[in-house]
Amino acid sequence: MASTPPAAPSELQMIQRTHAVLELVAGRWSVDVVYLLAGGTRRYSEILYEVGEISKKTLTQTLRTLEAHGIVTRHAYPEVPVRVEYSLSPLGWSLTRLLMDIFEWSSELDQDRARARRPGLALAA
Amino acid sequence: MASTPPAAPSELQMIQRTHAVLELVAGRWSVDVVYLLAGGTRRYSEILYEVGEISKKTLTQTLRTLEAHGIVTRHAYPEVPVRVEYSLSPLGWSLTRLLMDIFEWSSELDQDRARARRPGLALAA
DNA sequence: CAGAATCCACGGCGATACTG
DNA sequence: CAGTATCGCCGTGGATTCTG
Repeated sequence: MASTPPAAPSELQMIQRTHAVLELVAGRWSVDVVYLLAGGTRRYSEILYEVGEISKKTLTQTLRTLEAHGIVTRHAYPEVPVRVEYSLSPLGWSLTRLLMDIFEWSSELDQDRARARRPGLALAA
Repeated sequence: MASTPPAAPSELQMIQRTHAVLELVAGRWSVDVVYLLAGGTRRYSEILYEVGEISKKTLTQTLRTLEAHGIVTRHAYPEVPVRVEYSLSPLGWSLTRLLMDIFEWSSELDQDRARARRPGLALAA
């Protein structure tokens, strides 16, 4: 029914959408936060501490970005000292799988690096 | 034979290596260059023109980084006006597949965005 | 406790001019 | 042609201070 078949996206599209994902994930701390939340729901202060070096400002901003893109879910409890919990959304979990792919590919990067260090073994029969 | 079994890499390792890949690819122009070279070998000036907005300085730097990591191969021909060609290495081609994975995942991101725009249809039976 | 607001340092990238 | 060198802008992120 539709006109143009979805086959073969233009390179421009691929570049743009690839960038969209990378920008989402390339923030210095996005990956750390997602991996941490993959271990379960955390409070703001817990993330702040467990991630390590991150500043409050950047953590807040990172969380807001991830939330805006539907990666994490924010839940605020109106208690006396406020409590805010963050957890991965379904989309966040699917992102987790992508991160695994990226992690797995890193081994190819390492292999290549190792190969580069001893040129003699490159084509060993 | 080896001592520690490779199972279950530490989260720290995963974060570090994931970052290593992302830093490689997160440069504003890395993806564009790799996608372009996936279309075949190009000369420096061709890349400069075809990629679009990039400056010479940044292009050179991007190419050097990719070359240093074994993603692209540089070949200089000592002719009168110098000619330098860049192409994807085997590792570069394997990176291409990873970029495809990322691109494909972007559709999930879009679906989620669409879902977010009309909350009513979320759980439609 | 969970931010928001402000100030500042740093690095990435573009623009331009110059060179082998 | 394929860079290098220099300058300057701008965005990202840290440190600190303040608040509901």
